[in-house]
Amino acid sequence: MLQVAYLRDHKEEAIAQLAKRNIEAREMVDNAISLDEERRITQTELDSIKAEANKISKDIGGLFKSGAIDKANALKAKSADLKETIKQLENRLNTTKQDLENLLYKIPNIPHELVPAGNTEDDNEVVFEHGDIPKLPGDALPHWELAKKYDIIDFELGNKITGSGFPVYKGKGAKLQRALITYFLDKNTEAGYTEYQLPHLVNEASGFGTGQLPDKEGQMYHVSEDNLYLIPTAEVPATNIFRDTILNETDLPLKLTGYTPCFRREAGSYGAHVRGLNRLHQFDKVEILRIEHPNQSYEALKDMVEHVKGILNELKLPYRILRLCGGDLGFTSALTYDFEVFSTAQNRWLEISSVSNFETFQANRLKLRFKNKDAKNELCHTLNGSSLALPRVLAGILENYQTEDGIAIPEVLIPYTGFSHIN
RNA sequence: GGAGAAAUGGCAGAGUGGUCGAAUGCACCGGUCUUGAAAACCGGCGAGGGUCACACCUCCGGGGGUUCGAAUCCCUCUUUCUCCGCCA
Repeated sequence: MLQVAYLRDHKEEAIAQLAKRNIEAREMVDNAISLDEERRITQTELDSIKAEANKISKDIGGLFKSGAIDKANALKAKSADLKETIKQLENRLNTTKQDLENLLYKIPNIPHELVPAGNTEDDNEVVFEHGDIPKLPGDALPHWELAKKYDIIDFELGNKITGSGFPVYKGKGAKLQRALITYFLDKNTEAGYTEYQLPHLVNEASGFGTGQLPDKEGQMYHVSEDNLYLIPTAEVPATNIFRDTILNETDLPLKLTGYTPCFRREAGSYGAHVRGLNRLHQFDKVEILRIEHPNQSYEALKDMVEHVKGILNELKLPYRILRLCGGDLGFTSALTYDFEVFSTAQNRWLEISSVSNFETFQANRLKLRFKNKDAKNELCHTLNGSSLALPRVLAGILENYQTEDGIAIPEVLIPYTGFSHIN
């Protein structure tokens, strides 16, 4: 959620930057500013009437004590009038506040100046490429066929137990999965991220805190009996650790990592592009998250990108990094870098990580602040990224490491798997 | 799941209808003293809104109510603790 004060002070700039998302924001911004003004006027009026009412109540107390009952009763009548006015003003104030908030929920984050204009993923900017695309034998198979051939992932069994999009990993497949999780977590903790194990269900307030609610409600599985939501990403529980928090400046930066399964309804997405591991309802992901001082956050973003690069270099997977264009940029993000690994057998790029700086957008809604040098509370910047999403990394490994007689295991993973081939 | 108790500032802990945003202690920050530190003493020390700055308003787990006036009374929800039951 953007800050109204910012919109007021940087109106034209905000509108111009939002245009990169192909949004004509002028009307919304104008409305927000005028609703805020109305809010302040009403608030001031209400405050002064309340001040008067408070004073009267105190006077009544004094009059009762000194025995001036008649005078006290006369004041009571006056107080009743004020109460009526207070009620009306409060209603008006609440409506205005609600309108303002609803409007602010609809305005996405202001893109960073580096964000290229553009409509679709085709307009994303490739900023880095690494690794040669391996020459595979002519009969190279996509990962879902390899998974079947070597009996390491059973999609049909998942259908039986739950439904489509809930694969069953078994044998060396399960072990490889566990090895990847441990390897990622180890890399992250080595880089100074503190490991967390987080709840996989969150309450409504947490959903609002990170912006999944109210708009993207349909993305999450909802347990209505207890009004809880299955997490679509560890970002939700991890970021909500800091809801309603005031940190000391010296606490910054905070670096967290955690592994969780992720649950996404993905309603309406079916077809060739979602085969195999490409898109699932349940998948595993290791997340990194940072809480940063505002003037450090872009340095931190760079650092996170380098960190993810380091992991992919070690895994020796061909990948590229994209700077997302305005049209593809997530609602809450100011600047996002996507990592894609090349799926050789499918001949397409698969997104395996997304690293974003949200600046104060999340922090504002979360009320996550730090006390600055002037002892004033200031909003923190939040950043997060995947390091990494498991299924597509797994798909990348299976496809790119396939040989005539099986699948090789990337060298860095062998200490974790305990085997060097799947065959 | 059943019965009972509780929820107050960073922590501990007073406060049961009026001048209480809230005693006191600890922690923390600044100062005096000291070669330095500790101790002692003095001062400061929650958040949000609002203002150029004050004033002022709101907040004692959340929501609602009674009252001229609520941390204090009533209703409700949530959470925690104790006991019982169940259980990995």
